[in-house]
Amino acid sequence: MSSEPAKSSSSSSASPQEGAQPQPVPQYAQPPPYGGHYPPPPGPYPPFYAYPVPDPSHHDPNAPNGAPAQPVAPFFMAVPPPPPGMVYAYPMPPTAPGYPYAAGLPPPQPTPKAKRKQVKMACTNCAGACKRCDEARPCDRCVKYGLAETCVDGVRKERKKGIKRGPYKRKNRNASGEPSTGEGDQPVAAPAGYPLPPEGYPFPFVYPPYGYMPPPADGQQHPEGAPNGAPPMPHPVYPPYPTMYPHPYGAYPGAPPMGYPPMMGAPVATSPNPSAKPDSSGPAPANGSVSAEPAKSKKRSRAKGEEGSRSHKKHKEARADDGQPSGEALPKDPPPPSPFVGHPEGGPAATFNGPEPRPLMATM
DNA sequence: CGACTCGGACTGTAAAGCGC
DNA sequence: CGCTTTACAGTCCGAGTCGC
Ligand SMILES: [Zn+2]
Ligand SMILES: [Zn+2]
Repeated sequence: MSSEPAKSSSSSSASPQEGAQPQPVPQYAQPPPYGGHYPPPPGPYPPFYAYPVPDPSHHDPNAPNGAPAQPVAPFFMAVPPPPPGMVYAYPMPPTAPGYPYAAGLPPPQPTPKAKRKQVKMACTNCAGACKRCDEARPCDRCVKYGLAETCVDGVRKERKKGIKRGPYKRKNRNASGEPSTGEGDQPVAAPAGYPLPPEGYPFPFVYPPYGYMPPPADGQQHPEGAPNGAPPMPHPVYPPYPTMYPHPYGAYPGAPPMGYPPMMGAPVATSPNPSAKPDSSGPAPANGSVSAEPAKSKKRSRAKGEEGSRSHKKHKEARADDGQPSGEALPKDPPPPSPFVGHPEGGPAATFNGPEPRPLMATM
């Protein structure tokens, strides 16, 4: 079929582009029983994270390889950076318009980020152009560019054997059970009733104040989670949970309502560059909605008119200088030095050098 | 604005290590 | 021997260029 590739659409905007690392997503400890305190944030965690507002009109960001668009996390939407001196509260008020939880709907899943799907073997044309291919043999792209005749599978090189490695470091000894008494940097469950924040949320946040309970949808006095015989919680006496708090921590907007203890703040480090990074390429108008990208400079030197054409040798190219590996045990990829570090070049992300882990349950 | 380039992030998975 | 950990080999995203 000569239908256009469903991916070429110029609507490649708003790509979640995690840009983050496979690091464990920092999460939060269980909330205290009915009306108690929230524990402080777990150990090393990126200095931001908060809840975004839901976006009902959100569709699958980037459907993996010809996979049929799937309804993934249609809730999240970028949140504008907090005004100077302010930080988002954690979590965002469930009363936010459209917030699924407020509506009594099950909280959205953390959406582990849709993995990019790859074809087993791309055709030579696509491989050479570093473009997406598909299973079909005159692949879609080749058909589109009239290369159907040359659309053939390449030859996969055989993996080399006999490569020695250093000793393995076991990481997943017991797969089950909790973080136990670790350093607290183990991800824990999010407060019950709240969905997990999406990965890579670029803004600072703070913990909710003492006694905060999401307002019951029906105006009852018994918020969810209240023990059976528990006395009615004067829930309504609490003012609406503010979306933001002034920075620095410890300060509440206006006078702290009754029972509000000193803020249990997170050692938030205001993000120097809150701009997430929607996408929006330069010359692409499209529906410009937002977008304001810090323009990442990813300078690339382009060799003009040179080189044969396709088939640009990639990394692996491997040194042609044969040189047999002397069969030595040399571990290859050196692990990153610290936990949360952005990329050296385009990392709008957080630069968390994991300075000091905090005790998980050290309530103020 | 589409076609091209191409650096490098990601993915897939075979092979090396290890515990039992 | 089966499961885990590594890291090779390949895919392809997306920024930067070019040319029409
Ligand atoms: Zn192809
Ligand atoms: Zn092809």
